[in-house]
Amino acid sequence: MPKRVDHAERRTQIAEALVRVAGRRGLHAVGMRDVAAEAGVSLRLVQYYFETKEKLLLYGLEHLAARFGERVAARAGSAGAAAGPRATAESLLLASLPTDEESRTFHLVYTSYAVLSVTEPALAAQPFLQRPGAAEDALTDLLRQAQAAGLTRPGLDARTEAITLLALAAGLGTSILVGHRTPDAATTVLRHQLDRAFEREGRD
Amino acid sequence: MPKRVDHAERRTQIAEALVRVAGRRGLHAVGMRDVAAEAGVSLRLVQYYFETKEKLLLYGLEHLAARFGERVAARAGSAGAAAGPRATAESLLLASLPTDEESRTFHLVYTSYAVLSVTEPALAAQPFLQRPGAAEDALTDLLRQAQAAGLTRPGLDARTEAITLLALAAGLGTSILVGHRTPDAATTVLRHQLDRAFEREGRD
DNA sequence: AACAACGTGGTACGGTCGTATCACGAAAAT
DNA sequence: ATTTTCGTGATACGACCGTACCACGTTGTT
Repeated sequence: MPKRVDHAERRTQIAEALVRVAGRRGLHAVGMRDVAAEAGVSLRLVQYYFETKEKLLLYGLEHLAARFGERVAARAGSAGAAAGPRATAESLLLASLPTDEESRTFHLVYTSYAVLSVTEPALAAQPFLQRPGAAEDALTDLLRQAQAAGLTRPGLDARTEAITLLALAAGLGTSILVGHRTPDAATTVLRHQLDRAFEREGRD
Repeated sequence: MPKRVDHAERRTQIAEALVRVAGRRGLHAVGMRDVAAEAGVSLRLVQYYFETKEKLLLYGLEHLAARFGERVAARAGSAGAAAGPRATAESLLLASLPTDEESRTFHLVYTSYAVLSVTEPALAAQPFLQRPGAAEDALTDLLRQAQAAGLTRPGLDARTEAITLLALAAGLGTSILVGHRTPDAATTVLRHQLDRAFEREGRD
């Protein structure tokens, strides 16, 4: 058995096990023993690296948010600045929709955390839940660029439109999650709203 | 001690106790003993009227959805058909935002149920979560009426706009709930979207 | 008047959960 | 080479949870 283990790596391994089992059985149903089994380690190990369950949950959320942030940024970046602000905004918003299994898990677990944070002060204090303003700012900037280039509907308020698009994506995401709507239908609705923001005079 | 008690009334009393404590401490933290204490009855009584916890939760959701449906309908109705479709749509959507304590509790508990239903098949089978199509249909009708009266933006697709508005309201509602946004800010955004749907040609 | 069914309280049981304790082997330090 | 620290396992403990069981008074029925 190797000694002098990399703590950060182990914590990540365990946190990802937490996210997996939370995505499968729901965050409310995850116990320390489940996480240990999923990660392939003993219960004692989970206790060793995260002394308490609360700390495990906190770290799990932190890790989840970071991973998803990277994912969305990667997608938005791969569309590239070359493709124009409209394409960038679209891929940013679509990347946040629970279409594949990974983003579905993210949405479910993240929403679970959000709901938990309403009644659990320790979670509410975490910055990942209280400042999703990053996405809002990024999208607002994108819209302002498009506006300066004359690509947007006249009279558009960039910040309001950004808030609208993000809230819409969040609402649609939840709809998909609970099975009210298909990913395709949600995508269509989201594109429709984008079309309206980016339509130039005289079109339509 | 009175015998021959009204079962329906008792069940309602207990279900409302469930909703209250769920709104206060989170649905995940609700136990039978908590519900009993909140309702002012013994644990045995809760077991007597709802044999199992699952049945209690199911009934609680049913009751919650019914009460909120009445609330929204009452608000939309009080705006009256006289005030026009725009005002009716607005009060319908604003009534679903968690502004006061009652709707805040509703949103929190309802969202908790929604999240639970993703991983709990028994809850997902409930019709209150799987068909909120009623609101969508009602709003679509409203928009079609307005469309026929020439009150809406040209080229508007009533169903898509209804879906958009409802998803937007849901997303904004969650934002309010977790403290990202104030009710006022959310109301402004929602009104803005309504303005766009109802704007006539030549204005703007 | 006797009996059956309903409503209610108290309490106990089995299980699970988060956490704590004890023990031990392997690496690092001296 | 010895000692100390680190990583790991197994197991125990106390609390709580949902549920089941038992007993008793009250009300309606015959």
